[in-house]
Amino acid sequence: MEKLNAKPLADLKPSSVQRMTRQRQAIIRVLASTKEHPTAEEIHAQVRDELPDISIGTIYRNLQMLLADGLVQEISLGRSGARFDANQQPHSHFFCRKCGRVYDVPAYGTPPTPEITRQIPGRLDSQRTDFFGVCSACLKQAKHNA
Amino acid sequence: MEKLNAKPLADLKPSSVQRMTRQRQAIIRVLASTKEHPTAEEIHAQVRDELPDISIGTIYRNLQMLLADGLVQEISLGRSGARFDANQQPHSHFFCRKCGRVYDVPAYGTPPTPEITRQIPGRLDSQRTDFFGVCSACLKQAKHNA
DNA sequence: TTAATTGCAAACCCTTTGCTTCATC
DNA sequence: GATGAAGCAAAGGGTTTGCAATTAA
Repeated sequence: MEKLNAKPLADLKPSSVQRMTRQRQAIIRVLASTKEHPTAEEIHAQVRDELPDISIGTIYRNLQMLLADGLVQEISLGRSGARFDANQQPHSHFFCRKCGRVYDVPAYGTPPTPEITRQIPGRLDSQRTDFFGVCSACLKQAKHNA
Repeated sequence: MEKLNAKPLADLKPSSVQRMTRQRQAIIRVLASTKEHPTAEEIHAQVRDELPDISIGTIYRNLQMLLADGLVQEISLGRSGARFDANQQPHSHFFCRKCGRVYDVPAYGTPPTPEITRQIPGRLDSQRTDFFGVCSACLKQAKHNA
C-alpha cells in the first residue's frame, strides 16, 4: 500500500493521453501501487482481476503513452522482457541475476566529473548506476536446497 | 585496427568451445577488431564477407559460448537488439538515445559505500554506471537538417 | 456525434532450437 | 571415425499493428 508514488502518476494529465478509460485507470492504479517493477504480462494479469477482457495490446499501448510522457520508466535486463517503474523519486536498482527481479535502492551516483564529461562523444543527458547480484530470496532458497 | 583487445580474446581457450572452426575464428576476429559494439546482425554481415554461407544461428550460438566463458559482454538497451562487447578492459558506456549506438568511455564508478551495501536486499556482485544522451554524429546531423 | 481507444488476431523482430550434414580433432 | 559444430528452417517469446467495434468527451 505504498502511496508515495500514487500521487504524481494519478494527478498528471499526460499529453499523449486524451481520454481516461477504465482500462487506463486500472493500469495506472496497478503501476502506482507497486514497487515490484512488473512486466507487461504481470500488469496484464493484475488488471485482469478487475477487467477480465482487457487485452495485452492495450497494456502495451498504454505503457507506450506513459513512457512517452515520462511517467513511467522502462528498465530492461537483457532478453527477459521489459519491466516498468512508476516510482518518480530518484532511486537506483538492484537486479537479481537468478530470478530477474528488480529492487529499489537509494539513489546512487556522483555527478560526472568534468573529466568524464569531456570524454563523452556527444551531449550527456543523464547517467545511471545499476547494481547486480543475487537477492535475499534466491540466497535463502539456495541455502534451503543445499 | 585496434589490437588491444585482440590478444585476450584470441589467446584464451574457452571451456565451452571445443573446436576452432573457421566460423568461430571469423566471429572472434570481428569482435576483437572493433569498438563498435555490433549487434548479432552486424557481426553476421561482417563475417559474411569472408564466409558467405555462415548462418545467423551460428553467430548466436557462438556468442552464447563466448558469453558463457566471459569473453564477451552483452550490452542491451531496451528493445533494440543486444550489442556485444569484447573489450576486456574496465570501461563504461555512453548510449545514444537517437541512433542506439554505444560508445566506450573511461571506467567510471566509485566503490559502493557501506551505507549502500547495507541497503542492498541480497549479495552485491557488481555495479555499473551507464551514460545517456545524444551522440556527436546525431547532433551534427540534427544541426544539418535544421 | 466523433474521434480516441479498445479487443482481437495477425504480423514482427530478435533469438533459440531440432535435425541433418559437415569437418575438426 | 566420432562428435562437436554448422546450416537451414521452423518455432518461440515479447511486442507492435491493422481494423472494426466501442466508448469517453
